[in-house]
Amino acid sequence: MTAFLSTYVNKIDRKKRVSVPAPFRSALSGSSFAGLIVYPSLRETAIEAFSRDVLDRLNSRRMSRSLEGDDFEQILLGGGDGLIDAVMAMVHELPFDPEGRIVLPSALAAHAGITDRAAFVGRGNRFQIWAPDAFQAHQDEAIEALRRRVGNGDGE
Amino acid sequence: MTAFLSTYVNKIDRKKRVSVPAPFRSALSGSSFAGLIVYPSLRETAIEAFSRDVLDRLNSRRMSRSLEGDDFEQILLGGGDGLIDAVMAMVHELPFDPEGRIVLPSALAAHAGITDRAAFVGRGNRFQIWAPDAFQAHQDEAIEALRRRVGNGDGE
DNA sequence: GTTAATCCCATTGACCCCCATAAAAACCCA
DNA sequence: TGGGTTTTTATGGGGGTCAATGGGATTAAC
Repeated sequence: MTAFLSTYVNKIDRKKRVSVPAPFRSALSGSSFAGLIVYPSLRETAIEAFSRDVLDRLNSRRMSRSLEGDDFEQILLGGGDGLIDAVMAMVHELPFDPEGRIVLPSALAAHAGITDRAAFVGRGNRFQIWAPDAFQAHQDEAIEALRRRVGNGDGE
Repeated sequence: MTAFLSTYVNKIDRKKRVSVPAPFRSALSGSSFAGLIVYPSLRETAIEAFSRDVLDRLNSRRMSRSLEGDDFEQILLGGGDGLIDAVMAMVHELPFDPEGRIVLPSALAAHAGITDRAAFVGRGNRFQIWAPDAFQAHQDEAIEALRRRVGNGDGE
């Protein structure tokens, strides 16, 4: 299973386009849709990103949970699952252009404080997009927290 | 599997017309009817919307269920499936004009509190139409509930 | 004949395709 | 292994296309 690893910082041009790092693109290449799914992180000043296939799995999970294996319940009665409904509404589908770039919706860029550069941060099964300086601060803090835990030897 | 994703806010002109977002139109394009099916949400101040094909499947499913249980009296007496009957009665069929716009029946617009702008809200297998500010409030609430459920809500 | 619905056309601005370039990475072969 | 060559990647920009919107004109309803 290919994974999203490491951090890449790319430039945003005057048309608001930014290249998705090639390793991330190839990790996404198996998907049914040439692009990525994003939404604003609920806990951090960042954008969450993953493949279209992951979103489809989320949708089918809802369907299988419904009584007769289809989705009429939701259609007739309205949102049976607040989580999935909320995610579907705030998600954006960002297609690649022929050069592998995307355009960040301005609302998402604002949420993450992104202006001229974007940091693509691998998180294994998904990745995030940060304003580079905000990510640096966040990462420093995370490393410091790790040091404290490791340093006093309390294990886990 | 095409899905309804994201939220789009479009303007309602003085003839009460509003454009259905192009991604939603193309998700509906496989249908036998160039337009959409709507009815007032039973739980929320919103309009529920989906394709004509979904409605047809709903009808045929009810039919086969009746035949399996060989209870023709359900059909004859018109009872047995109050939910579907109720939906069939309050559904509207809204055709696209050549530019992909629809006209919202005034009763539905009133139910959702829609006046000059309409938010088209993707819900995966269907979508909804809201008054933008009402949707914003509803979504903020849903996200707050998600924060409490997913994480500890410490924010950073 | 008046009102309402719908079609047709126009406009603007955003989006997306295509091409170009420079730098970096990968490759290749002596 | 090292130097030259090829390929890929990141970036910039021109221009065509399509989506969203507005308004006039034609048809339909009563």
